[in-house]
Amino acid sequence: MKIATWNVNSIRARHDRALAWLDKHRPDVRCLQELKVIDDVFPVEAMAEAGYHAAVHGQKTYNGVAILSRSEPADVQRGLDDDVDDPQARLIAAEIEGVHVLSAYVPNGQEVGSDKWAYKLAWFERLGAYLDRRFSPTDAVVLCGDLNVAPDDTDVANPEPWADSVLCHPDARDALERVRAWGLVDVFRKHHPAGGIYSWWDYRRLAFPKNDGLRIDHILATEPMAKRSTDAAVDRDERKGTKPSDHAPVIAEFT
DNA sequence: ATGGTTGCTTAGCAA
Repeated sequence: MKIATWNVNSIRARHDRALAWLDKHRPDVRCLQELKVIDDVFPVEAMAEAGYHAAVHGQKTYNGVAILSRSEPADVQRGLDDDVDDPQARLIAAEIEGVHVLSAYVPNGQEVGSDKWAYKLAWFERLGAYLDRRFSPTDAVVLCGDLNVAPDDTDVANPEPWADSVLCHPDARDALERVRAWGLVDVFRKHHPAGGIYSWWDYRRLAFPKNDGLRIDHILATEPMAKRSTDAAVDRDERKGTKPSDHAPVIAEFT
């Protein structure tokens, strides 16, 4: 079972790339983030023609997440389903072939100390509570998405200038670690323990040609699924060429 | 050198 995740940075701007990637890689499941469209605008028919079901939790202009799958998804759930009044579409979950797959777009946080930063840290807490409420670490669960945190400095090409950024701040790393410690394995890390492989490069400052990247897109899995994982990769080529997303897809293989 | 890019929506925000 091949599971991929990609922050598309607008499904309208990435429509053709998204379809070309599906045809080339044929994953069983593909999680998407930052759709930037309402449900009605998501290209459900084009995905169906490519052979994929689409479970969509859209939002106008910002955010929006989806799960594409070759087999029909069951038990689709949108949002964190807690008592917080939150209009931002950042989580969708579905069961696919017995595996609970989550597509998450964790808040960026904008600037350490800002309101958006507090929302980011709180969102991680709410995600942890959601996992604990809905699942057990012995279930087959795969959490995919743009988690907007580089877990440690091996995931950052140039750690020094990023040290106190929203992507690397110790409080952000602690927040991700608390979610992971519930019972998740960093599947990409399992196969690439040395680090030095990134999933996001800023559009500015020639970050991609200089490989000034960070690994902030992740595939985390509970132990039963982590045991089934055989390989993981970043498709760096997808960041090349005209009109790429600023994120590259991450892919994991499971038996 | 206090910069630079992209996308959505149309000048300002978010990333």
